[in-house]
Amino acid sequence: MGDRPSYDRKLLQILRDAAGVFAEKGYHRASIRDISAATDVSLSGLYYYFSSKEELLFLVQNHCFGTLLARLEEDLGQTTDPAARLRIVVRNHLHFFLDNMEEMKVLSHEADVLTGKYRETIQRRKRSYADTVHGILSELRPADGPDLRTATFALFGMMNWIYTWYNPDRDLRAEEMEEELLHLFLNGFLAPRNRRSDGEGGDSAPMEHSSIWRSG
Amino acid sequence: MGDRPSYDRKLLQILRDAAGVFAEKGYHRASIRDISAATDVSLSGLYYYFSSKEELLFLVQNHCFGTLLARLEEDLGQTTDPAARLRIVVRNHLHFFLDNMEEMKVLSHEADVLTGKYRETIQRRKRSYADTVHGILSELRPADGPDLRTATFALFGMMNWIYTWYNPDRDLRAEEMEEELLHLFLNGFLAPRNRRSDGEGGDSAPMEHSSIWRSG
DNA sequence: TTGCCGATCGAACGCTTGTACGGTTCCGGT
DNA sequence: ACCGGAACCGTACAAGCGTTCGATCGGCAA
Repeated sequence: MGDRPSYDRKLLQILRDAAGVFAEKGYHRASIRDISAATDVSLSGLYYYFSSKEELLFLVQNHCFGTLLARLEEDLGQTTDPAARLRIVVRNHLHFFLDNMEEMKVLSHEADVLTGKYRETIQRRKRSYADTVHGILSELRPADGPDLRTATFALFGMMNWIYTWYNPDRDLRAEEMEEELLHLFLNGFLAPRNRRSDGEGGDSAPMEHSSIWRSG
Repeated sequence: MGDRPSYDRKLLQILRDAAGVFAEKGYHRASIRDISAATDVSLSGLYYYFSSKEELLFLVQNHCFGTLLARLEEDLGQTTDPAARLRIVVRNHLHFFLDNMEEMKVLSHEADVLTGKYRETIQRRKRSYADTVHGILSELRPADGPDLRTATFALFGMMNWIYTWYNPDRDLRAEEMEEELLHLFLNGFLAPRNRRSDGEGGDSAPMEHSSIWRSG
């Protein structure tokens, strides 16, 4: 960023307001005039801060994702233990998500409207983020454990779906949600797999589970 | 539906084609002209089959959701065992999702663009679907188990997020995905809670499950 | 004061959008 | 042969869209 504190502050405020409009109406249905109304900046005045509507969406997404990743990398530096690192990922993601739900909804929901260089930049960061989680899970994975790609995106699915149902008055706070989702995911991920029921070995598989573990 | 097989068949084809366009470009960015091109029906000719773009989206979503729920209720009639019923829910959802990814993407992604009666109808069905799953989970839930609302939507999140990453050439087929996600979710859902999930307990968890299952 | 420049604005332009309307084609029943 | 309605189409229009452009404001340096 350049050395113009007033400019930077106002741009960030525009990004926040624009995220609110995008989150409520969706990118395409939201007009620059809506954003002009939300920001109290004239229609043409906005174009001093971005050069196109698409760039505005990019700035919203990139700034949001950037601070999410910056906080994550800072916290991940504290430990190399994969279980602790997974907790850090979930904690960071959920806290940031619930604290910046509008921005994160835009980041999640308007994922494939960007084109060209904008799209590439965001997708590269997302892939890097997913790779980080994938790497942590590959260290945690028990022998014959779950499919890593499926598990990684299942975890992201749990977390990113939140914007469709979360109600701050009704639902858990970030710390509790962190416990719930980490408990759900980690126990499922680490649980031994009682594979093919044809093997009668049945060492650790409780018989009562049969209706679940067998297909039919 | 009325008794006009040709009309019905063509309408269903229009709904499929429209779902493809909506899935690719998003509802708002997709124009009726795009749908006209995709269906080989003239711009004004389309309005013989629906009265507005919003109604078209409603028809796409309602038909898609309707057949998903119809299949589910049929399969759920086979058993009252909650574990088996959960498997049926996951199997039905995933199979239908992967077989009709475009429609399901529209149903998931364009959830809050409908208004008025259209919106009410879809939301009522979605709530009923979620309530069904919520009910099954409440029967399965161990004492001091996970928060039911969070767990329900975590499961939906795992499944509905799929459209953002699934690649049929690269990823698991429906049956395998069913095993993976059910394993992940169910072991997490049933695992006893007191154990610290980031620590190293040493013992393997699933033994403690048996007491929960005895009543089955 | 004058001159400059970052910041801001009102007004317009060209284009796309969803939809309305009047007309035309097809076809089974009489 | 003729009719009525279902099925379908070409055209037009008003509204809204993103973006541009020239003008203006305010504060600081000369």
